[in-house]
Amino acid sequence: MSDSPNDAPQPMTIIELAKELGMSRSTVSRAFHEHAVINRETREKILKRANELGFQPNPLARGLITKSTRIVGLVVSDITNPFYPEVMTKLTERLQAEGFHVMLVVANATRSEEEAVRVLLSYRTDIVVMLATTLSSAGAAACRAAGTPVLFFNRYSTEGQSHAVTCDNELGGRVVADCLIDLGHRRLGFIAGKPDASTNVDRRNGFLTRCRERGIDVVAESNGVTFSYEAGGIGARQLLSRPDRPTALFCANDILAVAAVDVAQREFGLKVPDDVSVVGFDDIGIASWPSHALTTVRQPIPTMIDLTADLTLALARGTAREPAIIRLPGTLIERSTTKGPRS
Amino acid sequence: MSDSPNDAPQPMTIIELAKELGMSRSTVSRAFHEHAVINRETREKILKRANELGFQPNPLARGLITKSTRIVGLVVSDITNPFYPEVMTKLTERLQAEGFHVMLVVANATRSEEEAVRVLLSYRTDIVVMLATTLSSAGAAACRAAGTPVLFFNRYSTEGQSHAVTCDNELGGRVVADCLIDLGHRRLGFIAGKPDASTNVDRRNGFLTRCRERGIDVVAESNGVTFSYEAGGIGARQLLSRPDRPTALFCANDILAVAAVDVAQREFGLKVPDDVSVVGFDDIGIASWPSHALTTVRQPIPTMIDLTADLTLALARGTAREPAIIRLPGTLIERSTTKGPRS
DNA sequence: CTGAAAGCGCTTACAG
DNA sequence: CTGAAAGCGCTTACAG
Repeated sequence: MSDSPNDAPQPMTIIELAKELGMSRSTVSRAFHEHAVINRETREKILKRANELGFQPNPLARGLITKSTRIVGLVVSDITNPFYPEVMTKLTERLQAEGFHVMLVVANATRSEEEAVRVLLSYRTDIVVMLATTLSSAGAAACRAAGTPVLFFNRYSTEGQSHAVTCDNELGGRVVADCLIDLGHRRLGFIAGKPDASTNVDRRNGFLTRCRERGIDVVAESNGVTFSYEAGGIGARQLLSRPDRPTALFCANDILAVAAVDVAQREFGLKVPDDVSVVGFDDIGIASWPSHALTTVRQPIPTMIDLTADLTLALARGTAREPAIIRLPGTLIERSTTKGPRS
Repeated sequence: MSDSPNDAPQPMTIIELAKELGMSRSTVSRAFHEHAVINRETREKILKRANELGFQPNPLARGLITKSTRIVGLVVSDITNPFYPEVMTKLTERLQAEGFHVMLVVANATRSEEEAVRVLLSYRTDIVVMLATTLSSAGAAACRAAGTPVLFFNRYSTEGQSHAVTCDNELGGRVVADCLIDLGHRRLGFIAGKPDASTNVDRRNGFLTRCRERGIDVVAESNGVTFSYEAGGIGARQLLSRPDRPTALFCANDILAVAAVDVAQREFGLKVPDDVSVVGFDDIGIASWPSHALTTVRQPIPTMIDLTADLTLALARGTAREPAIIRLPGTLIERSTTKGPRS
């Protein structure tokens, strides 16, 4: 048997530290609070000794009484997209630096987003931030009922009652439409990702709307399933085997786009971009690799993360303003998978 | 101002629920504990009402008294490797299913692994599991001092006092050496990743040792920095520009290998595998994409995750056996980047 | 500026 | 099988 929770040495408590210092535990406690009234020297003495003895206030006990756990709940679901890990870690780093910590919970088929939120709520997290899950808002509703603020990343709530920071996906879709049409393309295709993901929905909407506005309505669509490489291949096969084959494909994200390029070249013997142009979305690291050189829309990830961290902190501290959806524009990055059509 | 922590509706407490039911809070409390002695019907009645009212025992209060928070600390650092996200989410899912939850903390330049562990310790997590960080063991030492069990994933402690589950990286390196030598290669190269990562160290050792055993000592090495695509390119340039250019490259992971292939083809005009063979390690999703078709060593990720979850649970519950390092063999997957040398 | 005391929401011997 | 009471490690009015 290795160490069990029972035979573990008990960490020092504030009582012991107080005894050590010959002070009351009230005084010692105050030393750990920025705004508490306490003599300068007393505080210093306490902090010094605490440090020597390795004492750290127990955040559980503190949270019990202050009703603030300084923990932020992070719910995550589909993370096939390589930029979520980056978001998770960067966001966590920022929050850590401010003395907050994150409890991670993943929603999936067996544990719904709502259940995921429920455990977070039971832990009394100060706030929950949701990373791009589906559009369902049961989780958000549960938070609202509990009075816990919610923040959406890369998605927004349908009710618009919550804060959100996201790339302007609709605008991104429009920009891609303009790019392709300006290049001379007239038969366009859209390869869908997860159908109910707001990223998918908005990118598609922007794209289709703009096409219509410019008088192009020959737009073929694939049935979306997920954002995976396999799904991209399936979508590409659907569109490329049509008699009126599109000359340009807009894919709901980069992974799908890479798969589409592979299928076009290997299965249909098409040259990219000569026979068919392909555009992705996100600008993940892979997109810039010479072997892919994908034209795509870059999300302003660093800015998005910063804003998310700022908002999270404000919300957790109760100093946030009215709920708002912050939409940041993406940037079209033209690489080697786009070009005018043959003819 | 939106909801602040202060104006939030207070969640129901056990006292209120007890009052509701006309019972003592002791009895109500017992209903929530598997092994507590309590009348069957009483328990059912309590659980039913609790469910109706949405009552959930406050885990903070519970943790304060039981000394068991049911939270597992997860420390993560370099996550450029695409399989870490998978590990994080899958592991979290398993733990969730068993009623445990994970607190995520990231170690980096500004927050050392030891500091990261310290915050976990302050939250009294039942266990901390470390995802492939560097070899430093300051964090593990801090845990041991606090009596908190530690589990390493894809790395092991130099002192061998902790549990660990990892791919047999050394064996993997040997297997690659055998494969390449059997193919007829005699001038080999190793492209290093993060120098002090145990994955890097072990893969290299296995590779070099096996080469030496088989009488091949013409092995060139690049200076490693990280496991990134850029680093792979730099390493490849180092090795491929040597006068005695290696005919086969073993890269410490798949990302490096993809970069090496790109550099070989684009910058040196070499054909892969005709002019130079390239082998990676991990078998990340990208490796199997037709556009890369990388020969690599597949880590048994699902098994590794399952074992890690089992061990984590056992450790958290204090039912684990003696510390042991579990090393799982990988599988060589031969795809299109390996072949015998020209000559 | 400091201390004694009450209390946060639970669990668990101890009686009954 | 159930209840009254003590206590987990803190914070924070309230006095002094």
